Formats: sequence, structure tokens, C-alpha cells
Amino acid sequence: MDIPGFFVQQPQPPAHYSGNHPEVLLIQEGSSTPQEQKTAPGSRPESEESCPVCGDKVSGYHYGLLTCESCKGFFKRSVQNNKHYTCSEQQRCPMNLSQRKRCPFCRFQKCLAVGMRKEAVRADRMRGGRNKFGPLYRRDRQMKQQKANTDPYRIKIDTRQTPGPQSSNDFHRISGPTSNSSSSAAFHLSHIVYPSGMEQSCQPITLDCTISNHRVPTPTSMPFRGLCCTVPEYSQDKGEPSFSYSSVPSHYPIHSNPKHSLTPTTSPCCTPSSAPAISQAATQTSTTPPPTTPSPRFLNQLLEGEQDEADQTLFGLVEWARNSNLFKELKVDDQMVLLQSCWSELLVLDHLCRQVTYGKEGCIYLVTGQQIEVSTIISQAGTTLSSLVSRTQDLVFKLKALQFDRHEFVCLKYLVLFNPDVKSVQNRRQVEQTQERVNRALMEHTQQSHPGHSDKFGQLLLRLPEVRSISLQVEDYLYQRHLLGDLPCNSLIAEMLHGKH
DNA sequence: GTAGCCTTGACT
DNA sequence: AGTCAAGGCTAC
Repeated sequence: MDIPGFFVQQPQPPAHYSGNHPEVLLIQEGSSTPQEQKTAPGSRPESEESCPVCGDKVSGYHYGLLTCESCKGFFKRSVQNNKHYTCSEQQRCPMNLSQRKRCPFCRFQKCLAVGMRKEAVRADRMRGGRNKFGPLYRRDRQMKQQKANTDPYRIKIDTRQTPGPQSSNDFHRISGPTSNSSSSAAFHLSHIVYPSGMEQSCQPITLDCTISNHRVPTPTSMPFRGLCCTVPEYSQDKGEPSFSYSSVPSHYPIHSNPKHSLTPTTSPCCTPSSAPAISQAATQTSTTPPPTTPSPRFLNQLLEGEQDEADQTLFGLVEWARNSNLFKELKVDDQMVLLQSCWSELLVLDHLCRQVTYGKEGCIYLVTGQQIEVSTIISQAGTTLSSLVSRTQDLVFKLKALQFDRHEFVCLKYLVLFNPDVKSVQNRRQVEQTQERVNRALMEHTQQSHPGHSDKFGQLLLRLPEVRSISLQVEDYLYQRHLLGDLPCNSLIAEMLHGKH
């Protein structure tokens, strides 16, 4: 494996540190929910989980993750009372059991940074019951349990660890664009492809039975956004109420898609990650007031949401590849380099398919199920984004003209994924053979389904260089935004970008 | 304002 | 009926 650190676990932080991705924590930590601890008292007495905010003892899942009782209460009070704190220092106050009371600003920032969800604080203050994070908590536990059962891997990985400086507030530094994460993309990817580090001979872990067709916010995708260096949802400096990425700005010209609003299932050709967005949109759009004048601010907010959703989409694409039988036949190293090489092309293809399938004329169909008029984006976005949108829409137009269908879409995805020209592919012959196989399947399909269109196969293949070109521009665009601090630093996309740059 | 304990109620 | 993650209460 050429990418440094591909199988190197990140430095294992003390239990109170939580500047990693939550899924990393899941990998690192054993089963230790309070309930599990009760049932297995002596199993790992020293690994009682600590609150990711302050290091105190956790009392259960609160607002999205395991936290202590006091941080639970603090977070609840802050959100319910719409608190706006200020920091008298440099917004980097240490956060631990003894000092957590000193700076509510930093404490709240850390709450958000580790992934506590403001959405879990009920606006109606209704008591009892369960919230929508039930499946998330359940999956979290499953992952912890699975991790507890994969000790051989843990030992193997641990031997390669390097000690790293960690403090309770290190996330401020680690999550920054200048952090030394150039090799962490591979690390990250390896844990997504093989969450428990299983070798190829093992069956990859089934992450969640719901993931393939009705994906709930996963520990991986959901708190990504909360781990960025600037917390986008809660801008205390601006002293304004937060914008939740899942909300639809009420006075922005967005069109709901009635086709989706009643079908919370996977779209026929796009990745599983589209599914929750669709069901999400169903609830959002039902209360959307009539559109009024658009504003650039709302456009930016929408795009922020799109970035996060793009991250989820990327995760879904990795999942798709991981679950593919053809892909599973490859060695792990080859899987990694292939994914590393084509992730942005897969994103572009996914976007194209969404537009071809659902996009209305002159509109961009977001993964959230919302539609924005292209003219609005062009008029308000910068040159790069405008160019991207424009080029993409051109491709959408051509693909629509070709009557692009889902079989062809999946074939193109495979052709992009199984790219034998990728450097450092070990078993090039295997990749080549699979690509040829898919190529044949695509040719036969186009000949059978569109016998009158003799050159559909060739026309489709001719679109791939443009997909490649757009994907490179997307990467550049995202990387620029990442350097500007516009992208969540701990997003999967950011990790992938670091892997390439 | 903090934090430990209590009550509630959907879900299993 | 038990679980557990919400909100509520209250001593500090």
C-alpha cells in the first residue's frame, strides 16, 4: 500500500478525548454503555467510558452520543434557553471535569464539536418517549459490541500506533486545515471499508440492516459536521439563531418533488444516501411557506447543507462499493487505491443520475430532495461553481437525450471504479477483467434496450472523460474551499482531499 | 447556573 | 413490563 498510514490507527487518545470522528471512537472503544457495563461488571473495569466533552463518567446517550449527566443538562439548558456565550480567552479553554464550568462558550462549542445534536432537544419540551436517534444509539452499541469482538485486529493495529499529544481540547488543533492529516484519508477510508479492520478473508461487517435501503443518520455521517473547526450550526459570534442543514429556508425558491415526498425509499439509481434525504424532504417541504425573494446567505446555507449531504453521499458510495461482490473480490489494498482514485467521479456520476432521474428543467436536484433553479445558482455563485454547474447541466442534457437508465448508470459507476490505469493497483489484470466484463454488459444492454440507437454505448462512454474532468474540477473547488475553512475539516470529503493533495 | 436525581412515555 | 433518553425538579 503506497499511502502512508493506510492501516495505521490514529493515536489512541485518553478516554476523555473525543476529537476523532465518532465512528473512530466506536472502533477504538469497547462495549461500554452504562447498561452493558452493568451486565458485564468486571469485563473491562478500566474502560468505563468518559464524557467526550469533559471526561466525567457517562450516564447514557444524550442528544446524539454518550455524555455525562452534567453535560447533558448543560447542553439542554443552552439550547432550550438559546444561550449565547462568549469566551474571555482564545476560545480554546481546557475542558475537563474541574474546569468545565469556567467557560460555557468553549463547553458548548465542544458539545457541538463532539457531535451533540441540537435537534434532539425538543422544541415542545415533551417528556419521555423515544427520539429519532434510537436507531443511531442502537447501531452505536452494535458497533461497540462488534469492536469488542475483534481484539486480534486491535492488537495488530495497536502495535503500529504512535503516541500523540492529546488533551481534552485538542480537537481545536487537530480539526484545523493545517492539521497533519495527510495520511488520514487512507486511515479513514480503511475504517469505512473495513470498520473493524477485517482482512479480506473475513466478511465485512454488516453495519446496519437499514443502511441499504432506508439509511438513518449513521454515527459516521451524522456527526461529521459537528467536528469542523468552525461550528456552522451555532454561530455565537454572530449572535444569531443557528441554521440547521436539514431545514429548508422558508423564503428560498425551492421546489419539493412530490414524487419523492411519498416514497421514503432508495431512489432507483442513486446511492442509498439519497433515501433519508428524501424522507427528510417530505417532512420539510410540507410546511414550507410560499417562496419569496432569494438571498445569497440562504444560498450559502443551502450549499452548506449540500456539502454535508455530499459527505453522506460519498459515504454511501463507499458503502456501495464495499458491498459489491465484484469489488469484494479485490484485495483490500486495491480496493483502497481504486476508491481513493475515483471517489469524486462517483460523486459526479451520482449527481448526474439524480439530475437525469429527478431534476426538472433548469433546476438542480439536491440530495435533500430540494430543487434550486440553475439560474439562481449561476447568478450568485462564483465562477468555479457556476462553471461546474453549467458543465454538469450540459452533461445532464446529453444523458437525458440518450435516455440514460439505471443499468447504464451502474455500469458507468463500475467502469469508473474498476480503473486498471490507477497507479499502485497490484492486481491490474483482475481490475481490467472486471472492467471489460462490465463494459460488455453495458454494450449488450444498450443494444438490447435501445436497438434503434446503434451508438448509445459509444455515446455513453464518450461522456466519461467529461465526468473525469468535472470531478477534477470538483476536487479543486472543494480543496480550495477546504483551505478557506469552508468545509468541515473532519468530513470524509476533506479526508479524501487530503489523500490526494 | 450547575448537576444529580426524578418523572415521563415511546419503544421493545 | 422493562428500557432508556428525553424533560423537570431542586439543593447547592
